[in-house]
Amino acid sequence: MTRVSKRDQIVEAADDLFYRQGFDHTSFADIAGVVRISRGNFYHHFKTKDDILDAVIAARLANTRAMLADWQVQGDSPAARVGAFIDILLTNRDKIERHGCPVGTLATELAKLNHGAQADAAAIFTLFRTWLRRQFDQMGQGARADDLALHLLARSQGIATLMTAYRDPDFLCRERDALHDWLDGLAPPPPHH
Amino acid sequence: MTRVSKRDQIVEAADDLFYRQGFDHTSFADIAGVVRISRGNFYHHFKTKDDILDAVIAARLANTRAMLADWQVQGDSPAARVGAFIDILLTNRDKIERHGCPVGTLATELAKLNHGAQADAAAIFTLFRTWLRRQFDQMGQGARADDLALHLLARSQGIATLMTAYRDPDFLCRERDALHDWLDGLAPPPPHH
DNA sequence: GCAGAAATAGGACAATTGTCCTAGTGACTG
DNA sequence: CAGTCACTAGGACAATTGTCCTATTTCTGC
Repeated sequence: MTRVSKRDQIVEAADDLFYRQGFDHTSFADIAGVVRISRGNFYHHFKTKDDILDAVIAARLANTRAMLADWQVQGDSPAARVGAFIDILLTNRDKIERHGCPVGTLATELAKLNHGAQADAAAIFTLFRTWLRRQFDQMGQGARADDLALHLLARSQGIATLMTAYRDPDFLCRERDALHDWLDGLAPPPPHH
Repeated sequence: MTRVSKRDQIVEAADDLFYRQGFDHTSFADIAGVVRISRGNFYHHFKTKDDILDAVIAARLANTRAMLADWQVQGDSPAARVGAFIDILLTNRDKIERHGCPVGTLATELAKLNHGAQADAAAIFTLFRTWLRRQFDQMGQGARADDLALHLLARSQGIATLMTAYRDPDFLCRERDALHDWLDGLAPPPPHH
């Protein structure tokens, strides 16, 4: 009758709570309250809290991979796809204003905790980086593609951070427009001889 | 004999630990271990942990104010001063790679904790924002000055976040150069008639 | 319907948390 | 010298933490 396994329910609830409250500040009791499971019963599904974190990161990696694969076949052009990426900031505005970017805040928190899973969390960044690099590559940016990908990632992260600090809708719109202008103004690929 | 009061020692130690480990993950025991004070004795200096946070934020506000006042009288021109601001990312590279930007990470953490002091933490951002706005204003940017200040803040925050995630020195240098180019390329003030 | 496996509840456990109290020290003031 | 005050040590306190154990229930394959 349960469409998803209890294990997946735990991962899903933990994913959400880790995003909204942070990993360290989320307790077994918090997750148990959402999944409606006995607190001591976690041990049957996950040996430690770190195991839950590993599962959450694995789930985020899988979800992000699937999302990017979807994006890859949508949009008329690579430039349009990058434009859609930029607009996530608008789409997820409320959540970002309250909890920041899920990717960036987890990587930063794990860095502060000196947690071994920090590299795994950074791998989520790399998924976006690789996807963006491919778009820029298809736009003919060649060797610059990876630099442009990192640049756009950094711009997005910075906007997300200030969105969380200030919650200023005008700022978001200005920066979104600036990113679109930047994208439009990228040097076109060298013409054929 | 003690040059600084015990209270200031507590604030200083808490400031450092909040930066390196995060506010929530830092305990009274951690601070007591640094200041060499009895754990239960905190109550004499601070009623609650939130009071320590308030004191830390107040100290950061005061320190930042003093630092910016120093910067205001250094550097040949407003543009040179903004250039120096950009180069903090290089100066504090090691710390940023390990713990992120002190301003951004605290604001983000307090947002996630739904902590009442989040607005106070954002006020540290505003100090930089106002200082940068003045520089851009003196550069003749007029009405754009505040937008430029927020833009530069966001760029810096994004670079700091990716520095923490990747620790890639080449990325830092590229972005630093890009920011200097952006600064140099700002439209000059309209000439006198 | 039954044996075995999977899942669950409930709680024990030591450790740690923030908070708060009391007793006592030492220095300065009258 | 008596008295006040800032400061401190040590620990009590209930609550919460992650972890782990042991019954008991629920489900599954035969």
